[in-house]
Amino acid sequence: MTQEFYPFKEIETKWHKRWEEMGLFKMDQNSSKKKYYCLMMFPYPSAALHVGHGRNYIIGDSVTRYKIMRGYNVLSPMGFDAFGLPAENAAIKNKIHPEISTLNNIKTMRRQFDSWGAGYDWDREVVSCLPEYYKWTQWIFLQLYKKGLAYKKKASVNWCPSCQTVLANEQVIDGECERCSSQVILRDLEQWFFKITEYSQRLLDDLGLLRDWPEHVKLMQKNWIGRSEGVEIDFKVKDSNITLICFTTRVDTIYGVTYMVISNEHPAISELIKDEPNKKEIEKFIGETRKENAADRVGADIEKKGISTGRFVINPMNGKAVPLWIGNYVVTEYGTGAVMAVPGHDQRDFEFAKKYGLAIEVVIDNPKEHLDAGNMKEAYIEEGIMVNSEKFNGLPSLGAIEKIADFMEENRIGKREVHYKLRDWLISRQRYWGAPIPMIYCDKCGMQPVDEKDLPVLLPKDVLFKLHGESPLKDAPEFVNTKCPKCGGNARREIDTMDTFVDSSWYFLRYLSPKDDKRPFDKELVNKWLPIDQYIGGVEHAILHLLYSRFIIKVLYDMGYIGFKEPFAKLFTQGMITKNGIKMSKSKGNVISSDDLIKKYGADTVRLYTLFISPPEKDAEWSDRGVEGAWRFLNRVWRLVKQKFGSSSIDPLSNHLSTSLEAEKPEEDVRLKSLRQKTHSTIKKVTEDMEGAFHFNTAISSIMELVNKIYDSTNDELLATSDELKEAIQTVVILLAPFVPHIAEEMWEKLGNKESVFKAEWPCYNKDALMQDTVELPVQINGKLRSKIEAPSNAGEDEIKKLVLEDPVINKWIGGKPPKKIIIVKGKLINLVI
RNA sequence: GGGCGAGUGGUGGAAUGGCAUACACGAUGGACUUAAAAUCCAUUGAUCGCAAGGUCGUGAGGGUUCGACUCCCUCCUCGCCCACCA
Repeated sequence: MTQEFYPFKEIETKWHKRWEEMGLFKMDQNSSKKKYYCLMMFPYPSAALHVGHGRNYIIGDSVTRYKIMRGYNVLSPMGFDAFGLPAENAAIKNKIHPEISTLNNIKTMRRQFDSWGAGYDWDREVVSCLPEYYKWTQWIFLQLYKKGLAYKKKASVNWCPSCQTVLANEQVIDGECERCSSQVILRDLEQWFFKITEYSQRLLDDLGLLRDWPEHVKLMQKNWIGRSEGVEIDFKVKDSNITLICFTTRVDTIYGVTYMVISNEHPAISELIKDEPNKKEIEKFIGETRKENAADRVGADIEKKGISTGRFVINPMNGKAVPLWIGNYVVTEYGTGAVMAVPGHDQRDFEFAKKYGLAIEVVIDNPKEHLDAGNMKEAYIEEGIMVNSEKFNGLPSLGAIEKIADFMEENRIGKREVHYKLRDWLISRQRYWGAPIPMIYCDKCGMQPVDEKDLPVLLPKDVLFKLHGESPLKDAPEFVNTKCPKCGGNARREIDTMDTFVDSSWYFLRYLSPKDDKRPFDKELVNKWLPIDQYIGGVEHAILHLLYSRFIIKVLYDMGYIGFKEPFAKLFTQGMITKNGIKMSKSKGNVISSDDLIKKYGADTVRLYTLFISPPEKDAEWSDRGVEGAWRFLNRVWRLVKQKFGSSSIDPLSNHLSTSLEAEKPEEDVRLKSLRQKTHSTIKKVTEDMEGAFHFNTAISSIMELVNKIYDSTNDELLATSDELKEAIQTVVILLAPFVPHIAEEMWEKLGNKESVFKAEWPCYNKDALMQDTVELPVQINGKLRSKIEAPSNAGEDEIKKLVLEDPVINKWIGGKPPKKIIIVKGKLINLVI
């Protein structure tokens, strides 16, 4: 046996060059082939990539190459989500300008993509931190501003007092700053928002169009949008002309209201308590609980607290006056910030009522077990029968919801409303490394948008990176000082920059015309190429990035700039790669460097193992041993090709597989048939896996089976020289090409082919070739496997039944008695019921 | 607290009503070798048996079915997302 390992270094260098020369990944604008837009989420440029990152690009590249082989005109571009906090933080710490470190990282990443063999149309590269790109991000902002979808208001934001900066939600871990672990507080600041809430219903409805998205991702978006139907009810405040509106999904519990709670930030508070003797105490309570809101926001479990306002509100259904409280458990931003409290039928109200000795009443009785308000351990939140509810008594509570809502609307004490959990998208950041928001403040004319022809608003390079709670742009006078676009007088620029999610919400449009300096995107091309046929990325973007992109696309659609409503037709979310059960990260010290591995085993081994490790949508644990297995397999295939064809000149097989069925040989050997059958069932399996759920792991294992079969066959004289064997080897090479492109190309060449394997036609399986002369049928008795029989594959049911009943082993089992029933399943399995 | 997903050999996993454990890793034995590595061959769920073969076995318990890893109900464990949303 030869000791030679396949020379991956040579092969990789050779074919990278060849692919470059032949423009394998260049999309052909004039091609008549069917288009296929395959897109990987563009990455944030970070220095060292590990095998976990690699998985994303290896999956995407395998799909791209497969589609090229299937004859599509494939667009597979790549770019970089290059603005963002890490680069700016590094600038403060290491005194490197974010632009320098970012562009350096991009260079490293391009090299790494190359080393994986991941091919892209690099002429279309998009880098979001370059003015050629962010000019158009600013343009998008202006379109939203024009449409009234971008607005400024005061909002509470996460603030780290020690770093002196605003933090993104993702940077707040359990109420603490991710970097310095100090307690995050909320601060009220003027912020820019996009009015995504105006699109809540459409974002929800159009999830129905996304038939090729994973169900769980759609569900996450649905829950995030959080639609709920209910009724807004007017409660008059006693002895005043104030009316408080509260929202409820459970109007059936209206007669059980024993108090009302409003949020500690409710706008009516100052008016409500202005004459209250307790005013000082209430204000103190509000101050204290507002501080806690920050911790509350990040999910900490906070004790319910409240204070009475001394006021009463009137229940419009029965005229009863109930006390009005301020509580820390009412979410200001949701509904109306006021809640009708029904302690009998809401667990939160129940806990609050118990704590403060407020009344508990039962208005919905449990049909199984009579409820007693004095003895309840928890609220009864299920459906039931209405009691203590005047004319609605005796109705089932579910039906009563509609009846009471009708009644309220007729009597104008309430109206049906739909509320959403979705909040407007806060897009401004008090940070340097982002696209400047193109707005100008003039003392005379007020707030003015930058004229489109003056874009881009360039980010100044020479800025002092210091933390003082406001955008570093504030200290760049040449940036701040400008002229008013309306009156020409002195004015100031907006110093906040945009959230990087704005950059990434439209980049996939730019790939079609990345160098166009007249328009953000080419309408005609974009309409031709989108929606994206396959989008691939991490599930961590299941909500934010995907929702924001869907929103921006809908806005552009409404403005007539594009002709499609959803950007991503098909979505695939891959799992992470773990080591020792946890996500790879530098700080955990469990990173497997992909550079080192590629140096040792070559790119194809790393690719094969990464794809083989588990189904790609699942998390997978990395194993160094497993990599060796992949390496061994590739060498096994390599030797096979070299031994058979590598020596000197051989007869190249035709490009099309010799299904060799036309000439029905009368006495064909079963061994030949069996080998051909295996070849074709492998083609079938791999093709189905690639067209369906991307189960690369089972596709690869079926190729391994075929390789094992070929090895067995080489010991058989008849098979060793047969066309069937050549066909099998050729099939292995071509089926492996999307997964391990370099070695596949080299072997394809060794098989005598002049052209790249990616110009070859993907094999078709032949149904006749899948058939065998005889089949082995398992025989069950009462569902338990007992024996097997041989039967001709074209045997009818009666013939099979006869064979079964004549079989001596089966007769032994059934003791000669005829079975009650014989079930033959799809001609593949027999079950005798006795 | 709510929602979703998962639980199969020593390990990663395969099978979505029909032969449980494909494929691979690891392990054991053998061939080759002065030796090692590499390679090739064999065995590898548990258990009883000299063997033929039997019995048990997919987190636990129940159900539907001729037949259940797969469908239904109850429970346990783990993972992810959301989290005081009225």
